[in-house]
Amino acid sequence: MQGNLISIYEKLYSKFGPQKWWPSTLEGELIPSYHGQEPNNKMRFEVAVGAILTQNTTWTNVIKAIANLNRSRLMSPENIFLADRDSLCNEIRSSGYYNQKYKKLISLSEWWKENFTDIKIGSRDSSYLETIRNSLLSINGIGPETADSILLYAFDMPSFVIDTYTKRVLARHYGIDSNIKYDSLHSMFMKELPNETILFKEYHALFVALGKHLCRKSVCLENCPLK
DNA sequence: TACCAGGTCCTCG
DNA sequence: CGAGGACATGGT
Repeated sequence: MQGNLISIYEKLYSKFGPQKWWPSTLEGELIPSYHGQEPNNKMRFEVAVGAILTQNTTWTNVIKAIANLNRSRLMSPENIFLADRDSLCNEIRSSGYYNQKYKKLISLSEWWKENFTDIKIGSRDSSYLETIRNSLLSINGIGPETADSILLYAFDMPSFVIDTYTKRVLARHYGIDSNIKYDSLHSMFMKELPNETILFKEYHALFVALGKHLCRKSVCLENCPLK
């Protein structure tokens, strides 16, 4: 892949343009109440919640749950931790796997209450990043993709997010092993890309746009920019 | 109807 | 370790 990753990014960016993902977006549309705001701690928590709720589920199912949590005043680690189980499950029902995700949100909330105030938002120190990454990975329900999503989009730290789209696209067009381990692919991106948080945010979002619209699971459409 | 979606954990060989 | 299954809703 030597040197290819930047050229892939450029092709995707030319095709799709800036994706403007988290915080505060819905398929590129800014959530009105957040428009123009600098991210605050509440929004950062919401991003982390979204990262968990979107596991193996569509984002449209997730935003309903996020809206429910906001409306019910549950979008905080304190309130999630104290919430009645049935109520919380009901609010996140639309995101699927709600029994599992309930537990994950409780685990996240405990971690957040304990650790968030000490997090160095925007840090580019790689050994510090690795420490926080490992800490996130120790939370039950947070695997590598969710951990990297939280680091990148909630904490503004440069940790590249790999997902099934990333694997599929690189396997289909660049011959990488489709069974490659997450951390192996993650390391490749970390090694080959300049350490830029904005770049990582846009690049991952562009892979999602490509995988969702053109380079689909069953078929790769003719206008796929990597063909 | 059947398949798919911005994964992760558990179990078993 | 690696494969296989469970977890659940909503859209096409």
